[in-house]
Amino acid sequence: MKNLFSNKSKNIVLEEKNKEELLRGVQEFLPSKDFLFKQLSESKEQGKRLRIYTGIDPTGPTLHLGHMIVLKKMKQFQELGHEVILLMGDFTAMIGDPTDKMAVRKVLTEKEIKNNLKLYKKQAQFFLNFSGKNPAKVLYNSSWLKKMNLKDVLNVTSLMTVDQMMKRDMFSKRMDENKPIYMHEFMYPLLQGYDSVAMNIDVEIGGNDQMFNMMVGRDFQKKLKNKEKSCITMKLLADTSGKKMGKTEGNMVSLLDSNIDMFGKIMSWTDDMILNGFELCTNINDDEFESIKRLIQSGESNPRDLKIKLAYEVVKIYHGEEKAELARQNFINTFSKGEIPENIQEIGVPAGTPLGLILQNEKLVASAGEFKRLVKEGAINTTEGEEIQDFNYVISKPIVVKVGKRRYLDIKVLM
RNA sequence: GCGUAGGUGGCGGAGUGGUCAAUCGCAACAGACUGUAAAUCUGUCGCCCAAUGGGCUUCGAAGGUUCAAAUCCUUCCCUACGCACCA
Repeated sequence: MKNLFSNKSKNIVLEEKNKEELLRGVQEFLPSKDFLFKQLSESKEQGKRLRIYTGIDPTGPTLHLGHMIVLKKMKQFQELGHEVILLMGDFTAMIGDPTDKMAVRKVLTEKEIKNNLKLYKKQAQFFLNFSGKNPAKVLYNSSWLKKMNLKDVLNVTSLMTVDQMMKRDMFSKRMDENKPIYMHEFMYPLLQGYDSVAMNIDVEIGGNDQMFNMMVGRDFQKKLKNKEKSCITMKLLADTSGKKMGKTEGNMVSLLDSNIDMFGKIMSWTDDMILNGFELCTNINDDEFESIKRLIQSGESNPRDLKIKLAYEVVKIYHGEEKAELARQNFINTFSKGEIPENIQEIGVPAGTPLGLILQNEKLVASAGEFKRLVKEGAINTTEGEEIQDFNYVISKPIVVKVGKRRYLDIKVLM
């Protein structure tokens, strides 16, 4: 490991302005903000880059806005001339991080993991530069974790006590609820901690939910390398009730979402996430941020308009201004003015096909019962403004049906 | 191995022989309203039937008792906790 990288650099930057930028979106600096600044200024004086990393477990094919918050912070360090490493947790993904999981996580196969990894670098490129003078590196933690033998493993486990492990919220909660905790789940924080040692890390960045795991790495660095590691935890995207946004919440924006989807998902965030969203997910500058903050706090502005701006700013990062503008127009037309969205699903059917059957086949409704319920509720309309009131409505002419507010189907009649 | 408490719909969690397709909360969906797909209010929320009713399939699995079972019995599987065992 040791000679893999050269850490000498004459291009390390550190201005007061940079320090301010580094504070944005951060939940906590460990051990402290001042310690990080000390690391940074020493690094500049000595012309020796800091080694900074964040880890991503390839558990799904896409990265989401939560990852993106961390990657944005990484980008700042890259721009300051430091060495940034994107660590693919291909090995740890096979165990599953118990963080926030009330149940044991499904263990992924190597094949699934490889598949997920493929897409990650592409998505990370929205922020990190993988070429040029100071390219970001991609490492895989399997490259050292795989090689550990039992003795190495025992050495690692001897660095921590069961009590320390049990302090962890998720574990104690699981105990309280009489849910099982498996031994391998205990290993996860240890292995993540060992990653810091294997790469000889100076700074680790992660979401605030990663605090525990990151602290283990800090502890290990101190014990094994006698080195102080900084941890930076980023604020999580959450509403004021503290509910973290995630896949289960259904509104987690994936970086691979289309401009339309991304825009729509952001619009469905609750109002109290707006400020959070601007701070964490957009590239607007501090002045603009402050003025938005004032607007929200004074209550003078219409949250819808602010949310539209937020959605626009976010989509712009991934799809460019033009597509962001298109998404905005689409949203306004569809939802504010009630027009039909572009690109709706089309299907051709023979004349005389019952509408209920078509909607069921196309998965716009879950069952015949649901179809009837929706008809009763007046939720099924044609775009001509005609309300479907008959369960047995059959297709006789081409129509565009609207189920509820968001589901559309363009039905053509086959001759 | 012994003992105790459990395994219920997407999740949490009631129910312990008929009034149970199963209280309630969350999530989801629809309607109203609005500022949007926010918030709020109302309704829906196993599958099927032209239906203020009827049929079918569900309560870890398989059998059984009963006119009747998520509820009782038997066996099995799974989880937690306690005890024992420690080769």
